[in-house]
Amino acid sequence: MKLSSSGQGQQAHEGENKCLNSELWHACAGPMVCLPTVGTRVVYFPQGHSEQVAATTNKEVDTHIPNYPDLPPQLICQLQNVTMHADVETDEVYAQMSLQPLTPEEQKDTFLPMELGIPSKQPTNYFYKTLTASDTSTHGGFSVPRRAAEKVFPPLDFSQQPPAQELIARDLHDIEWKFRHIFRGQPKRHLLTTGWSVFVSAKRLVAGDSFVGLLVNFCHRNEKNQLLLGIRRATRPQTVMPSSVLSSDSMLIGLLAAAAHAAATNSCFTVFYNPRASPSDFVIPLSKYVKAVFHTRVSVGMRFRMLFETEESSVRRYYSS
Amino acid sequence: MKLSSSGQGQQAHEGENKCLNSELWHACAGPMVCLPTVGTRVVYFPQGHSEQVAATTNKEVDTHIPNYPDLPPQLICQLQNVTMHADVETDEVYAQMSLQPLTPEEQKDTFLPMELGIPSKQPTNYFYKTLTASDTSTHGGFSVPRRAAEKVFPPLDFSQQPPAQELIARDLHDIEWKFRHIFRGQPKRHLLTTGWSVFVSAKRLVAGDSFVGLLVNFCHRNEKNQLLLGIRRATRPQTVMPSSVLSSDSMLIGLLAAAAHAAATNSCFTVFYNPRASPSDFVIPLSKYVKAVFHTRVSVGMRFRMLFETEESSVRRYYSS
DNA sequence: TTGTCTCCCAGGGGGAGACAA
DNA sequence: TTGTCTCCCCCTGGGAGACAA
Repeated sequence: MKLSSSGQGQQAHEGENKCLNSELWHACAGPMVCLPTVGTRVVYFPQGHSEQVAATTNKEVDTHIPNYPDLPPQLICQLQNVTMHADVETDEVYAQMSLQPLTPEEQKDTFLPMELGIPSKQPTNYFYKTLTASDTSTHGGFSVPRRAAEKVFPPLDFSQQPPAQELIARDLHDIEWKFRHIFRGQPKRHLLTTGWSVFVSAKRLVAGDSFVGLLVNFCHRNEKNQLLLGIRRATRPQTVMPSSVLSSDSMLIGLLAAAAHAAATNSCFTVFYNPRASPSDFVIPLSKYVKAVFHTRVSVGMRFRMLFETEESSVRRYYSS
Repeated sequence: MKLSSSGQGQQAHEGENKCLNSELWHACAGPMVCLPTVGTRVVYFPQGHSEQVAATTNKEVDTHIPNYPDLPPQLICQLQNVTMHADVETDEVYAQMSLQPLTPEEQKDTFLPMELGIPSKQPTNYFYKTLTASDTSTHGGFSVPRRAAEKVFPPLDFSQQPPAQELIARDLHDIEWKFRHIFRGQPKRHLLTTGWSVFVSAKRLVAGDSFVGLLVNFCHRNEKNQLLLGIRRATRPQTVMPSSVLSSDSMLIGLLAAAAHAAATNSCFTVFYNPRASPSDFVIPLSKYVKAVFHTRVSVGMRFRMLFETEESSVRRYYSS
């Protein structure tokens, strides 16, 4: 069937191991999102995580959830691994993080220099455009903003009349899409024609969703420039759907129990972070957390003592700011 | 967009409370599936439940899961509620069950007569047909097996030439679909033409999936007969997709922790049963379980004593048979 | 009885510039 | 600069019987 076949080109060797392009992930996640660096220490907030899961399952966090006395309101972990993914159905980006709870002794270690903030690599040559009614209509293609086309697309040969080329772009699942890029009309403008409507219906895009285009350099390969594409869905009022696998209560319990079990046994646990689903982060770099708690710069040595002296106070709601 | 609009008729007042037609649910679930009766006592098998969730999340049950010493391998519960549902995306049927763990005293109560087996109501006037390549091709409609059309569809007026009518059917989400039903061709046969291709693309049906048609009588309403329709998807090798909400480990932990917590606090918990996803049931009528354990009929009074004397033996694997 | 093919033809929609915001 | 409209025409795909499994 047309819609279940994905893309027109060769299928990507899809594997969950395959980590998608970091710049593309950030371009789709939005400029406000940054992920903690692998190897650094982070603070994990079970309640913030609960709120994301509750928001995703359209469920209020209620009182049916048992208390986990072993589970503190924030858990200091080492970030063992971060992988970037995109939902198979919706292309929405999310991150999978492996968190290793730290023993009190490990927590007392001084900061590594790298923990003081290497921001995630933000994309440079990219654009996004919110799709108009004309972009998603059955008549005609996608109107590319002029600056975007000039910055991100390969340059057209203006000696041709009209100037046109075939664009090949790969999406978040590494599937190839082809578009005819033409510069025509009166006045002249950049358009994507052939291939665009297939993309719109395959991705089920509607006016209000956004198209993300990104130019990346793979210097280590022979292929120099590569065009990537992604989407940002409009925040629709009712995107959430019932799970049909596990009750939302069990999910919320599972989240807490998994963290509590990992903390008790000093073993790794895994969380999914969906930057566009939840209003608040729940995995924060420890350095950022410490700064936020004290609102001031203090010497490295004293941070931890003060942190633990104050952790019973109001800092618990940090993630919700 | 065409594919996100569902059906052509009025949207149903969709609510999760709304329980779909029991006969339609069973027609889609298949003849082997029957659900325990509300109010009766059932046996819940955490391990069988784990296997379903693991199968759904494409995850093997491994050793990362902590033991729950409070949680027995089977839990005797009263079935507080059963509601039948269909997945919003795929139309696959599943059941939501509320289970109330029973105290040892409650377990000792004698059987109620109704517990000795009222089977779920199986559909009578229904048919299903596995879709052929022609059924799902872009050229032409759906070839209705003759007996099916005669049994389930309203009779055609054969004085017309050709005999034809408009069929109105409601799907698992109570959304209305319209089809032109015509009897034509040489030799004559029943066909669904106009409306069929919209249905195929909206439900994303492919050859190998099955169409389910059902005629029901609503005697309590004025409308006498109603046509319902459903889908059985072909079991595809790779239907499962990563969750992006909660790690499969956390889900498996959550399932066990929720059951253990419910058993400890004597409170209700909720499970989803997907009859087509898992190879084994994990909520069994207590009467059926007792019969299976003893392979023989014994008097009502002695059942429970013997049950508890033997429960440490091999009955644990009952659900996987 | 029904799955597949081919043929026919109408309508949907892609691709173009016009025009205005 | 770019969103929407309309127009034109091609080609996809609904709908029919033929034919054979």
